[in-house]
Amino acid sequence: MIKTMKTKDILYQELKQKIINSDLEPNMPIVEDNISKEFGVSRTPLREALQRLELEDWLVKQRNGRLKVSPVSVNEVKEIFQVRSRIEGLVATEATKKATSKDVEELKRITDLITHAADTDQRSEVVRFGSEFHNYLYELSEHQTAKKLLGQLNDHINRYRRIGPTKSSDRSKSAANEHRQIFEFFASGDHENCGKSMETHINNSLNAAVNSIESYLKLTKENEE
Amino acid sequence: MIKTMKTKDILYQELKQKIINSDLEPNMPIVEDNISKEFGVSRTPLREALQRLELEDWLVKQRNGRLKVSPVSVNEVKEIFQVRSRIEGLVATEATKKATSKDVEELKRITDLITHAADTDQRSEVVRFGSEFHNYLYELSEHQTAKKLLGQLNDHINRYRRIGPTKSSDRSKSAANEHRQIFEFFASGDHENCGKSMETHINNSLNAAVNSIESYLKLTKENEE
DNA sequence: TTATGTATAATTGTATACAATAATTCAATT
DNA sequence: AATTGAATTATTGTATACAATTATACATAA
Repeated sequence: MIKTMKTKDILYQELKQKIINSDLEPNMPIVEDNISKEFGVSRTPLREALQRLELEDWLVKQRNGRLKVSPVSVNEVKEIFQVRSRIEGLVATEATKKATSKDVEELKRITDLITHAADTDQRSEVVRFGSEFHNYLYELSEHQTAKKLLGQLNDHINRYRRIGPTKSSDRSKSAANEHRQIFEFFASGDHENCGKSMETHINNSLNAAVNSIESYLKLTKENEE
Repeated sequence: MIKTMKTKDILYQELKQKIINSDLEPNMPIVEDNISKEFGVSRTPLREALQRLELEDWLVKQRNGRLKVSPVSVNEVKEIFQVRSRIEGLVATEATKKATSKDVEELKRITDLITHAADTDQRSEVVRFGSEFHNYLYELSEHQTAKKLLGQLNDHINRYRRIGPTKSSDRSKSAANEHRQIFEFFASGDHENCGKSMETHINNSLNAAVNSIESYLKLTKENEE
């Protein structure tokens, strides 16, 4: 069963991905005519895609009414992480309340995968299974409001992760430990501390993103002068 | 300096207000042609307003592509309060960190107004100054991401407050005490407990909204059969 | 009666045309 | 050269026209 996607949804996805990948760089001007010709569509569905991107803070409208790709800033990434931290805490708490023994089993499996990947220095695998860990809690929590929010916040965080040429410090080992810690509280049904440790975990992961954005801002500033 | 509002923004505001006021009731179908004629505008800006309302969960698109006003549910209002609780906690914490003696003075003034209103049974004034209390912390926190989110969550909560014929139990006295408690932590610079007590305060206020929605759902169900 | 198919109408999705606004160019003036 | 202002161009905002999809009404067959 295939749900045919409307033009505006395709445009939304494509453009968002381009922004996340820095194919469309911060502050780059967005002109409707150009993009509509580029994609071979009319301005009507494009404008709807652009409006959504604007509402979700991927684009900003300037005083003259023209759109540009949102700038990046240390302050913004900090804010995003702060909010994400709280919502992830909520989700972890609620997920713990709903957990069955089957869920504990499954999350243990994922936790072990993270640990193993960290032990064997497979950093991309740590990231991959880390996402799986978080997503499992999202689903288990059945918290639609939080899920929607986290989806958007994580997309923005991914942009910050990819922006600029960064060899971030390796947080694999500590991240693995933190996931283990979260899991322990989860398994014991201690929803309060599960949420707490999740909050801490997210706050700890902020630094990598901040370093990334700071080196990027430094570079662009150099190029400006 | 007046910023001329575009048609879509006016439509967005008007329609959202109608939904909040239950002038447009839950599950009511939305037909573009009807509304565009009603407002005397073309479908183009209307569709952009409707899309925004959809993205912000005021409208939902059904499988057949038609829009309707979002239904209300106990589960949803609980979710909204849970998320709001966490974000308000974050904001209260951050605001405390930035507070000057001037801010403490001002928030004390508002707190006293709440207390006095509660003591003299002026319930609507308790609500009014209560909002002022929260808004003061929003501004002080300077947390754009959180402010935007709270704006949307509070709008939805206001819809739940107004829906259905409810004589909610009077929480004025306890709410006043809770604000006093939050203020005390704020004034002493204890940002951790300020956030904590704010979270608790929001969670306590959930019941009123739940009662409101439950009586509404009961009524509509009766009318259906 | 119930189900099925088909024509019609209603509604949404997309493209295009036109209007309003903002930016740019460039001549005229100082 | 620097400044102003009108004419032109570029861009966004709105309205309308057309295409695609979905719902409805109704006739027909089982």
